[in-house]
Amino acid sequence: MKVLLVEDDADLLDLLTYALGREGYTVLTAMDGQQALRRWEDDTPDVVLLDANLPKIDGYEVCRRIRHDGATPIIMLTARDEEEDVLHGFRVGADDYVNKPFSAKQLAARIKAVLRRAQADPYRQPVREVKVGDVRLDLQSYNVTSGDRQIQLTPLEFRILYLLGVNEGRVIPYSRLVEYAWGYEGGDSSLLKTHICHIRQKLNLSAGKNGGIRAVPGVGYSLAL
Amino acid sequence: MKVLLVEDDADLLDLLTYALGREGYTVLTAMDGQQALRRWEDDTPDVVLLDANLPKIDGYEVCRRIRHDGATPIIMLTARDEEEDVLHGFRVGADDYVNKPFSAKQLAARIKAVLRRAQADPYRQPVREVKVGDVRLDLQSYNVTSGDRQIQLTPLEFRILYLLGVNEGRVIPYSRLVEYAWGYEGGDSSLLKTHICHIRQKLNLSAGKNGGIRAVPGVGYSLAL
DNA sequence: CGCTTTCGTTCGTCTTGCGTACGGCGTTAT
DNA sequence: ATAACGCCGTACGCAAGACGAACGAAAGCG
Repeated sequence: MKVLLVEDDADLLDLLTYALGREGYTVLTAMDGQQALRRWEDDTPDVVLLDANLPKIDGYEVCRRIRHDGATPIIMLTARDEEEDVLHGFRVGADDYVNKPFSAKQLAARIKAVLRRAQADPYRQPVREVKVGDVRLDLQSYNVTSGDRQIQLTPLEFRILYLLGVNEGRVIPYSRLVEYAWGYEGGDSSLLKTHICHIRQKLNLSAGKNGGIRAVPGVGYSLAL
Repeated sequence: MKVLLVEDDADLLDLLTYALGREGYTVLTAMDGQQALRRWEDDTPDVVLLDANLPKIDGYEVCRRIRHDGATPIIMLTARDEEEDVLHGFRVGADDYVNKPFSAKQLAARIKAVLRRAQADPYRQPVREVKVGDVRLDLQSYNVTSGDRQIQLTPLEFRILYLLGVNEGRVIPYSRLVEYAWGYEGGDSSLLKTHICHIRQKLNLSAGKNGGIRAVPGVGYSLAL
């Protein structure tokens, strides 16, 4: 299995190359967007790990171009300071994202998951909307509908609901929700519950009856419908 | 296979014409931007090789206009291999770039790669006009009409509205709008909102009622009618 | 049964960010 | 030369969202 790793930080590049090598992957590397595109074209990797901000051509643009020309699974590596959305990554066609800092083990798990999904669905296309029960999140237009009702969510609420939605039925730890919605600074689980409350109100998603947003004490939240 | 070669250096033009002829291509030539656009329109080449700095209309502008009106693959020939040039090229829609000096063999390889990609991608097709609701953007004449009313937009406003129009309903991030409208340098999201304001005024596109230009806080704008 | 913990909800304040207007600068055309 | 136009950049008003604390409710535990 060939992995194309694109990362401009030489230290991190070395570290990951080593770690992924130990996991049994053949690791190809690139340190900027141009190189990345060329290696992608020449070497046809099975999956691409893509740092978000790169010199010359940034990660999102690289992602867009790879998506334009092919369907290779892409995992974006997003830095802390750019809260400039993970959603953006999904919108340009990324298959998954990992927030820095991450462990090599986490990364390997994501790679495996993405490859499995790609395998299972060879004619797949990037996520454009998320449907859970009669709730629909449209990532293109940022519209949210519940049945036929149009709901107005704030960006923060949208991100929270999105993460719960794509992981329907699974419990998402507070830490991960906070990390995702706020992108590293700011955010706190006491704020989280406030916003969860708002989402429940707007979408009638109080837990219990036939699903909704369920709180798992001491752990996190999960969405089921 | 017809190749349109645009190059103001007569020696290089001759050399490449000869070399590409040997590779089996029919070579059309132009020595400045105006000629290039005319020949492109008249002779519908399969691929365009475009020198970056040309007299009258420079290569990037030519590229942008061809991109507006069609999807012919474009390879930029850049003299200085400064990153801005390459980046600028991609931003205005070039498919590939080759740094001078280059060998005819390299060039031929790139042409082949670009053509293959273009072939594989059925979604590429020329766009001659954009209609959103009763707003019509004519890319040939740069005319804009709202219903039967003729609207006068500045080039900058036109580009912004165009990008929103072809992505009707989708939210376009500030970064992408700025990138596209200004090309690369200059531009800034505070300027963007000024021009968005102008467009809204000229076309009565304040958001809310039945569409219009909607702001998605912290993300970008979307146009819907 | 009462205590503690954790989640749910409300509310007022503050900050962020969008909308719009206006003045100035550079360029082009007449 | 000068007028017109496109563009820049700032400032200010305003609305929406985020914050954070405070209080109420529910569930776990001794």
